[in-house]
Amino acid sequence: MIRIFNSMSGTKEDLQPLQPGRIGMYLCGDTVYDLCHMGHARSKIAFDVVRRYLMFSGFAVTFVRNITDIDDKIIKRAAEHAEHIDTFTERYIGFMHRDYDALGILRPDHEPRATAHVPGMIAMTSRLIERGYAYVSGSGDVMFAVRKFAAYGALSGEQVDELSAGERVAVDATKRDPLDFVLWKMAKPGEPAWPSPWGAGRPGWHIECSVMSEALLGTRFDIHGGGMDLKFPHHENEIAQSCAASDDTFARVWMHNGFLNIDDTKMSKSLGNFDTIVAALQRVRHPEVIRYFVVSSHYRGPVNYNFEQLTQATAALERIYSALREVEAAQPAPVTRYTQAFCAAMDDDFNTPEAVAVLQNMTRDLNVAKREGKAGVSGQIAAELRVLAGVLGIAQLPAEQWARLRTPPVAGDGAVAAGPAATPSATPGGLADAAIDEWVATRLEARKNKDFKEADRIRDLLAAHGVILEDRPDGRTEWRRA
RNA sequence: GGCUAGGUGGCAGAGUGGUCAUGCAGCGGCCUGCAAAGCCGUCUACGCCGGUUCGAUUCCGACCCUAGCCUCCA
Repeated sequence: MIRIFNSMSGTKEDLQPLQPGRIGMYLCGDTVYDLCHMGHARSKIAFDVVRRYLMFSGFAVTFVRNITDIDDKIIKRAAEHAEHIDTFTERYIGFMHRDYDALGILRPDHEPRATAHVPGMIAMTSRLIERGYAYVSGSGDVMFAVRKFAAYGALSGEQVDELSAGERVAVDATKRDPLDFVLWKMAKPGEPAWPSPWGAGRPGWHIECSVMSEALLGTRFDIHGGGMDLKFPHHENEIAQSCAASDDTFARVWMHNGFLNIDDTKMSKSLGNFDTIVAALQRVRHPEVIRYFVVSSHYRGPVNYNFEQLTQATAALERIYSALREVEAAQPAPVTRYTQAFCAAMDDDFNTPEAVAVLQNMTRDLNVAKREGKAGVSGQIAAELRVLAGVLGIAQLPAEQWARLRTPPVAGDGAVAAGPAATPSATPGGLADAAIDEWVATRLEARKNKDFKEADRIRDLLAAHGVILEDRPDGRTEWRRA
């Protein structure tokens, strides 16, 4: 039984699918006005793992992740680029797909775009007005009347009165209440707009998710996810809109991932301490390193991102790949204690750090089996290790391929926060694989002749080029890049 | 001010009322021509103060500190 921490109740609950064997899941996607950064990556990877594990557990998962392709920032950026808003968003959606694909994040089953659901947003807004939950303000915008929705604040634990008391922003005089939020926004001249009963305008941000989730998953579904920062007010507002419009229960379980900080500070463009996914990818020898780093901590907690973390993740993943080398793959046993332990960890609110520990224990047992020459056992462990690691999206490369990948050099002080990514190796090719193979063959000859001085010279020479040799008991020599 | 997460060994990071997390780094040993990898062992961990208990890092209370949200935000 899978237990999930439900932000709504504040406790772990057994996952009870609305329909047997099926899970409907909605994740708040990105507003496409800039490159995705590591914070986005953390959230997307976290829920990608949730999705993969649900599938691994036998559920048919319908995974929906929206794209917000109309928004103030988008309008502003497109104007700055002197680009039509459609081609602008299309471009950034392309970047987003490129980056998420690189990280091995499975594409959603549905990826609705806000601009394709405007009629639905108008319909829901109309319904909310009819039902007395919304009104047209003095400025012509349509507002949701928060105080009409009695359950407001249930998710975040915020009290409506306390919120009002703490209001720090200049209150829009046209709102009846400071907490009211916009459902439909009147267009200014030159802005993209859709016709509506209230005049030409565009939807507010919160209504988008209410409408798109309903369109694809219905008025109630199993899991709704997103970053901690969306809990309030975005998700609170979604609940208010959807429940007020449908009288249904909306999302059953609310999941929120913790933040990714850089050097213990929130990423922020103004501080310049953010890292885009493309930049991060240039710092690691393979995208799996980033995934390993992400799953090494629990999705709900904060995680601190820096170069040291990536280095540790690389070394830890290296250990697994090292064990996976030179093993004859076999069929894994149906269910072993490894899978049981892995699932026990994952069943407990997707405890990936503990699941990773299981993988590392398997690695140790695999090494022991190899050392003892038990080919059958090692092949079986390796196969099972591959399957379980696949749920986390790591250790899926051929081990030899991993061994030959290059790790980019550390840039400057190794800080990950500042500026552009490390330039890919200054010596672009370094030593080519074929050249290394030749040196290794030459050295092997020297070793055969007991010319250890020459053998060591070659080994040192290769080491200087970041190539590490490993002499095997059977006389062969394997090499890998550091 | 309100709300929400946290404070674990050199680093990262799980977890538990009383035998081991796990990885990285260090140290010792085995293995190796020497290495590397690996295996074995090792390194006074649980913010502070009280309380409950035979026993608390784990439960309860107070306190200190950190981060996030309350305005767009994964």
